[in-house]
Amino acid sequence: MTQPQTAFRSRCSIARTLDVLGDKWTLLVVRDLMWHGKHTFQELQASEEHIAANLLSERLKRLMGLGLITKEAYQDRPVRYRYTLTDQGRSLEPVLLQIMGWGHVHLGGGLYDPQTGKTVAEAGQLP
Amino acid sequence: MTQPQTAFRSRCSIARTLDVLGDKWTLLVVRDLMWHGKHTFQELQASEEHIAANLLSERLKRLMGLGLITKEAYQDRPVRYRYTLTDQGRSLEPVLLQIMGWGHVHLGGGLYDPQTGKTVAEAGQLP
DNA sequence: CAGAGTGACTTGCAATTTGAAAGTGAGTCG
DNA sequence: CGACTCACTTTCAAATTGCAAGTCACTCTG
Repeated sequence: MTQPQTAFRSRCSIARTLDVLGDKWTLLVVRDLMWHGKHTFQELQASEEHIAANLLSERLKRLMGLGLITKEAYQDRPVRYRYTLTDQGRSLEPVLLQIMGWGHVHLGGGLYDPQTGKTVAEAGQLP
Repeated sequence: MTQPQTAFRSRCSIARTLDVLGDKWTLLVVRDLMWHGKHTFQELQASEEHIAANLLSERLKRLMGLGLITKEAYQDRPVRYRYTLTDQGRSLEPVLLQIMGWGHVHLGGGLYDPQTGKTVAEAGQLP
């Protein structure tokens, strides 16, 4: 426990961020927590992209380990859990926005507006 | 050539970007091409993080397929190749900067300044 | 109170991807 | 010729992913 559980590949901030968030699912979980009001395991699993339960479970654990989200029981009997972004987790918003902007322009994906909560545009095809 | 070879998981721009760039290596290749003057296979492979040759080869192919980089022979006899970012590839700079900024603040990685070409800071340890 | 249902996971296992190392081929140099 | 360089490709074991099914605690319905 003395050393950080994460041994980074290098001192490059980009490499470190990719070590930790660089896969196809993690940032989608963050997206759902950040913008789409999904907070339970079930809600997160039911997202459009359909993450498998084992992967969601593992990703949530990792995000907790990083201090980006917290888990709390919001009711007993039966116990139900809610996952929430910490301030650290919320600090990923500009990263998400930048990635979304790029994907919108270059891959024709939708553009979500956090202000209105609406997807503003779903552009056409490739560049 | 009419349809992209990529079938995206969803229409979400973030999901699409992750479909295409969401792994531990692709953006590091882009980083090296963008900022660190690495343009040959060898130079890219020799980076601090030591990407395996097969993965580098595959990533370069994918980036070419996406139109983010080009490959040209810059000499014959012996033929040697140079990889270069296209305008589309260069448009990833703000994404990279945002990721770097986050990794600097939250994971203690270095902060590279494209203006001066220097790494401005290499902060301490974890959050 | 038995049986069905729900939420939150975990387990098992096949398929895919990664990582390390060795191999290939064109060409140069001594 | 033999050694060396660059740019890959091949091989193969290990790790990760994806899908389905199973578990556990608890509630709700007849």
